[in-house]
Amino acid sequence: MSGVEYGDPEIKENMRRELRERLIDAEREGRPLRVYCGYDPRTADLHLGHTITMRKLRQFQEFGHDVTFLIGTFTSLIGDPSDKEKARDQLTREQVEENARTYAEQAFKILDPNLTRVRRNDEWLAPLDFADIIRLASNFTVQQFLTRDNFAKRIKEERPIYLHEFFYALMQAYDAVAQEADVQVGGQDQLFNIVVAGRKLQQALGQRPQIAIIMGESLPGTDGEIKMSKSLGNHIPLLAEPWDMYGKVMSIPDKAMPIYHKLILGWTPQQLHELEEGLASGALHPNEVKMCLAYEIVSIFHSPEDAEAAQQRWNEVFRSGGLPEDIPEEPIAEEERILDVLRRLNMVSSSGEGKRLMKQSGVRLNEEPVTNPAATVSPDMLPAVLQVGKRKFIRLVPKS
RNA sequence: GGGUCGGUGCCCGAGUGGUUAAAGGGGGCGGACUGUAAAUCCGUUGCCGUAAGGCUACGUUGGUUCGAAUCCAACCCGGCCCA
Repeated sequence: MSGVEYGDPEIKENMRRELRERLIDAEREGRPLRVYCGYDPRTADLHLGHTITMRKLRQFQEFGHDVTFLIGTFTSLIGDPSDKEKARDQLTREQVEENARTYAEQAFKILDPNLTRVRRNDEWLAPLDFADIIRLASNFTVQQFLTRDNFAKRIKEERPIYLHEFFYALMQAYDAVAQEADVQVGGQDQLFNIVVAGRKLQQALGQRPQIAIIMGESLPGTDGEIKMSKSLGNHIPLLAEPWDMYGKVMSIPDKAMPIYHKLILGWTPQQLHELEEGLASGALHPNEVKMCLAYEIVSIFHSPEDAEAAQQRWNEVFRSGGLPEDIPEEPIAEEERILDVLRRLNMVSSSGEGKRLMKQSGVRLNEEPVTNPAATVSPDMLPAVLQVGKRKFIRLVPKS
């Protein structure tokens, strides 16, 4: 039960007790517990925040339980309930398929592929007809739904709540029923869906209610403040390239380091205590600590070799102020405006931006700031390194 | 269905006829500094154009006006109240 928090000591105690009982019963029946956690494939990639529940699944896996990585394929086809922007660009079946496929791959950075059941909820949600849905819905009252924080808050703030949002909870509840789940793992935002909706529906349909494992802490994003989420743009994707991932970890504020150590590296309370002490006393250098953190994280999701390379490049680019080693090359055939080169190579998104950067000395050719928008490069000046800001480099070479 | 308030740039939000590409904040980007892309400070932040200038933009479509984000009409969408 480590890392678990319900915001209510009574629920926690009940869940602890039920889990114990369920383990005993399962043991007697000679079967493992059926454990699952659902992931929404609407956003194309999983990020570090998702790994918290995955690590919990992994624990169950290590104890020999039957773990399902559930992909919310059906849900994503319908669109986001709470966000109109997203509801508009609903995913096509192909996109969902593609996301679902890469999802499992990403998840296997944490989960054991041989012990993980990967399922999709369209298996059982798609066949339901309207009558089925009404029958399911009849197990709940509107008041029960309105107790949900998310809804209560929006009522108070006089913001819209769409009717179909209620059905989202219902669909998730049915996931538990369809799988006859013993245990469902989720984040804080899933408390209602798991504890209220899921358990109640299971009971109504004659099943034993699942035990909710609600992960107490969520991982802050790269801003260090708000929960990591793709839509806020503060996420670190599991699919990020080593160098990118390393840099993103380095960009978190110092104060977020302990929680990253705790939730991503799984450090013990004692290790964390030593970390905090060390930082407070000055015995540990924050920059060194963060580089180690970045190194470890890249090692987990890529490899120690990749981590090593990323770290080395980091040192080259930022600590010594020099150039990275593996700069992509671009041949130049004839005299061309630098502005046009930047645009052609997507180093800037518009020529307006390019000019702005030049004005601000953000564009350099061989270390020399280029401030004239009309400046050109010609093959006889090459090779030369074109740099935008601190981290975009391209080596221009004469076209042979 | 009726009443009423509202829909502004990536986000939040000011603006109620003209010097408004649109205050302010957030975010992003650049620079300085540093221990990193942390913190802080400064700058910048629609697109095209070497430039002059042009184009697009304040829910949608029309209209009034020399001139509209601002006024009018219809429509679409949301909140609240009433039915």
